[in-house]
Amino acid sequence: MRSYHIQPQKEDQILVGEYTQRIIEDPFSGMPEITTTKKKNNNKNKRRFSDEQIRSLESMFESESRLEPRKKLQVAKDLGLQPRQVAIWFQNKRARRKSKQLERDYTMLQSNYDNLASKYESLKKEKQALAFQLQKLKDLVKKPKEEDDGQCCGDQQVITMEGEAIKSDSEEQHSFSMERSEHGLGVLSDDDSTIMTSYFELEQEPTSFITMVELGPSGEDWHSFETDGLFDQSSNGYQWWDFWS
DNA sequence: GCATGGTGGTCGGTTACATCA
DNA sequence: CGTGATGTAACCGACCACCAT
Repeated sequence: MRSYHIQPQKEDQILVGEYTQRIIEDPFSGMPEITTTKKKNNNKNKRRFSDEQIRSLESMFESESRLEPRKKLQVAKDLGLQPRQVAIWFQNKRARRKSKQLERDYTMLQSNYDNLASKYESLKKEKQALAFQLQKLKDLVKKPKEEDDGQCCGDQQVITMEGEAIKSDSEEQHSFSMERSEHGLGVLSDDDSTIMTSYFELEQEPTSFITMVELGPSGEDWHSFETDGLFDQSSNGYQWWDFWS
C-alpha cells in the first residue's frame, strides 16, 4: 500500500448547501480566514483525513464496524468531522474490507482448485494404467483358453476370438501361454476379478511377466513406472488404448 | 390489524480528486 | 511535465427496517 503525503491541516472545510466554506490560514498574518466558494464539479471537493483521524477511525472500526448514531456524533465531534463524513468513512471502510476479503477468498479457491485439478489428473493417469494392466491380463488369459479349446474340443463347435492383436503377441506372451497351459487352468470367466483371483491364487511364483507387471522394473511402485513411462505421452493426446491400435 | 409515508441506515456502484511511479 | 494506476472521500440510487399516523 502506498503512503500518502497528507497535506497540512491548515484549512477546515464545511459543506453548506451548494457552497463550500473553508477556513484557511492566512499565509501572511497567520490568522484564520473564511472563504466561501461554489462547490466544484458535483460536490466533490474533498480532502484527505489526517493520520490522527485515520488512526482513530481505524481503531474504532476494529472494535465495531458499525457505529450507533450517538457514537457517530461523538466520534465526529472528537475528530472535528461532520457526522456524515464519519458515516461515509465507515461505509467505505466496510466496502474496502469486503473487497479485500473477496480477493483473499478468490485466491484461496483458485489454489484449492489447482490442487484438486492436479490430483484429478494423476488419478486419471493411474486409472488408465490400471485399465491397461487389466486389458493386457485379459488378453493373456484369453489366448491360452482359445488354444485349449482348439486342441481339446474335437468336433465340438469352437468359436475363436483370435484377432490381429493376439497374432502379433510377443514370444514372451507365448511362453507365458505355455506355462498357463501346463497349469491346466479351467474355463475362465470374463469377469476381471475372477480372472485375477483365479490366476494369482494358483501361481505360487508368478512368471517374469507378471512380476514385471505387478512390481515394475524395480520391484516396487509399478504404477509409477507405467505412468512415468508409457502413459506420460497422454499429454500429447496419446491415450492408452491407442497402444493397441 | 393493515396500508401508507417519512426517516435513517446499508450496500453496490460510481465519480472526482490526490498521489505516486 | 505529462500520464496512467491506484487509493480514497463523497455521492447516488435502490432497498430495507422502523415508526407514527
